[in-house]
Amino acid sequence: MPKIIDKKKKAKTISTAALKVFREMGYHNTRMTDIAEAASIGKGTIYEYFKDKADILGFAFEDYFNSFTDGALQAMNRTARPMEKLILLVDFALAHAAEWEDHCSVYVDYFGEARTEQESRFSLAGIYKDMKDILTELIEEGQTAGEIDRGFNPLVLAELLVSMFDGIIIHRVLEGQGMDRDLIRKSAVRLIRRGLLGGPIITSYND
Amino acid sequence: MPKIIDKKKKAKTISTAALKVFREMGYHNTRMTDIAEAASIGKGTIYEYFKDKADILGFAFEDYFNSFTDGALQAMNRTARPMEKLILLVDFALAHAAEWEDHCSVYVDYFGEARTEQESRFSLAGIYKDMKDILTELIEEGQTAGEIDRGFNPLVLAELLVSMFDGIIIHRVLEGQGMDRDLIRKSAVRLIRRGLLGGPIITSYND
Amino acid sequence: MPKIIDKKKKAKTISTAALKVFREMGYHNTRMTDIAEAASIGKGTIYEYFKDKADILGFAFEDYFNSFTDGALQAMNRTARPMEKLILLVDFALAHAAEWEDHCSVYVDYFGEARTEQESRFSLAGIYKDMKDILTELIEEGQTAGEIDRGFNPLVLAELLVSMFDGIIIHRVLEGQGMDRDLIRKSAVRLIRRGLLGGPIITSYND
Amino acid sequence: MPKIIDKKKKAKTISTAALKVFREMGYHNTRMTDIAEAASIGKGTIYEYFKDKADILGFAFEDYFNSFTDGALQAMNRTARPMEKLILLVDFALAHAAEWEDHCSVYVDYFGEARTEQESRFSLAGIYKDMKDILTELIEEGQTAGEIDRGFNPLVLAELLVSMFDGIIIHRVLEGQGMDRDLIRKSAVRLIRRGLLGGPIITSYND
DNA sequence: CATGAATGAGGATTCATTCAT
DNA sequence: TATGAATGAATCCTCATTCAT
Repeated sequence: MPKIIDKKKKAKTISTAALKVFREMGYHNTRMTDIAEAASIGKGTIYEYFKDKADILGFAFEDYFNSFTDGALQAMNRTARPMEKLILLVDFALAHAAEWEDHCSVYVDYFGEARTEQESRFSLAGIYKDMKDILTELIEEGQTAGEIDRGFNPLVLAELLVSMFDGIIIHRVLEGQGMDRDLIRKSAVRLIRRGLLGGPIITSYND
Repeated sequence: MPKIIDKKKKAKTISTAALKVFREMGYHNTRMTDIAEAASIGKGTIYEYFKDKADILGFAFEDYFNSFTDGALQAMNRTARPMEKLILLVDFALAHAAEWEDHCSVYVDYFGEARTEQESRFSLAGIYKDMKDILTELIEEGQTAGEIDRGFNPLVLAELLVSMFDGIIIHRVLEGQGMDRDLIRKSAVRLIRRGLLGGPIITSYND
Repeated sequence: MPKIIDKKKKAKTISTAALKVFREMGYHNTRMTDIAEAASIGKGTIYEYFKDKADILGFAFEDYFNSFTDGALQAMNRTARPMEKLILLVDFALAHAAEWEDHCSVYVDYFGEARTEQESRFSLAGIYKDMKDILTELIEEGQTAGEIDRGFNPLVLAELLVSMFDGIIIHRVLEGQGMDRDLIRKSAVRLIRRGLLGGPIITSYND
Repeated sequence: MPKIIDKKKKAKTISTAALKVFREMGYHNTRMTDIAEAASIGKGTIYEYFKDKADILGFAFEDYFNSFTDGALQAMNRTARPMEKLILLVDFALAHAAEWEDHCSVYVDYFGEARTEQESRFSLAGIYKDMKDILTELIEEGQTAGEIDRGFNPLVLAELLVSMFDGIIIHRVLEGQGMDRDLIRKSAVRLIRRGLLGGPIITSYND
């Protein structure tokens, strides 16, 4: 059984090294040789642990998504009030993105592959489905509890929040370096917290 | 007397055809032959109008960004009140995305190239700079006018809004098909409108 | 009939322009477009006057070889003494090379094609045959007249002289620019004149 | 434990096979596939050993020039008398050309590339510089020793001899097949030996 | 297990040549 | 006659993947 553990461990070492290269050169510009070099192994060895190049990318993001899901659930357990759960979720999501910088930088590439690949290797649809299900339920609870404006369609709002979150992640890649990560987080929380509260919207336009 | 050809026009025809293929197969999986076939021209003809594959992508997005910038400025001219300008902007941005579906579907690929390519062909940085400058100014005006909560850092909020917008665009590619575009738009506007208004935020957590 | 004269004239204009480009970029690196540009005509027009690219090269050298043959015969007519004929020939050959610099610079390319092409377009063999026939006869006369050492095999010496001449031409391309053309000519004549004179060769080696 | 390969050796095998093809079809008409077939390897394997097609040509001639330089120096060591050194040099040069027939046949192509290529891969200039330096010194010694006519400019004569030698090499490609190589060599040596000796040149022309 | 030499399918790109205008 | 837009055959080169060692 230790063999299997070792296998997993080495696979992770490789995919971590690969991710670093992906980040620097982009997934499509990275050659298997680059990955082998970065991982200080032979080119052929990669194929002992991965089916192909896409497999490495997929494997690398398994951890990312697992850690995200786990952390999200944990964060939500810290309070019983739906609105606060939501805020903690956002809070966690952004902290998580900061922790997994390499992955976030490659997120566009992963996204692109998810859109393109036939095989079910890239499972974004499923993951977002889960996230949105949780959010939808949370929002409905929040609306029942009177903490969230009933004017929002829970499904739509969930989609919006997920999109927003992904937008933030992807944007940090381009230029986020110069901006304090914490400021973004605070602004997002403030926007969401206040935006979701009930009360009339005074406006001369029809939305 | 040789055939006289509107070079600009034909280039656009080609890039439009190309974009359709990019959308279906992804930029990296598209072969020059696919583009030629889609445009009903010979493979070599492409190179009469474009330097290489990346050039087609770049050219296609020039129009996209120009039309966006033009439309955004127009939208803002429809009112004098900063807050409403902002709302009209969001409104327009999402309508624009609906109109330019092919481009939005390929946006991840463009994003990926922008991150990777050395040459200045992909100019996202500059475009976002402009967008954020406009937003920042708008937010500051809104704050002066008392329409936007002074608790927000204008720069950070601008970054947040741009990210949010891009997130929505990119997400529509994956699954937005099943969701009413207008609903997303309304939710976003509602969230922003209410979220930016002043007044105390009541919370038991520190953000 | 003036049409035909014009045709020839324009063909020459084109091939002259082409040769200039060949000289700068090498025959194989030159594109038909380059030639068209250099001749200030359309790409398609070239094919009104030439079958293909190789045809231009061939045509350009027709003149070169004709002018050489004509000049050589003329030079030889200036004296009756075989040895002096030979010297005048060498003299003329090098002067001719100076006059036809563009052609000489492209001579290696022509040589290469002559070696390679199946079609009889490149006729070096025939031209050298003529030159060597003339030289052989001349040498034999010289030997009969006692002006040239009888130790030389006339055919072999002819071959040697032709080779020598071509070697000088080709070498000017690489670095002859820095060396006085006239000095080379004088040295060659001196070497040949003295080298061909009879008398014993004193040596301790067997050649 | 992977296969261990003598990279240098295999590179030589490939370039030798390539040279044979170059000789038959000409450098420019040879496709990478032809080389691969001739070497009985896959097309891609070539690129494990060479940067590109030109690199193969360059590599092949390294050996050629090295062997020439080595042999030339050795030949000169066989005697102390400058004039005899010169003769031995000519002698060796022509014997060397006979030994390296494949290279000589491709020499025009190499020459053409040397004239054209930007990169310093083709170094004819440097090689000729060395050869001419040696010859120049030798000629000067010969003149001091009274073995070579002081009427010759050493630099110019060196250039002339090198040109002559290259002319002979290149010409063998076209038609030398039919002529006894040894006869050419003897004629050349006779011409040079006698041509360089001092004494008045009797002539009615001014050279 | 590990390796990297070998491979060839695959794709981008070039450019001589054609031909409609 | 002159042109240059259109073409696709031709070819170089890349690189994921295999497999003998």
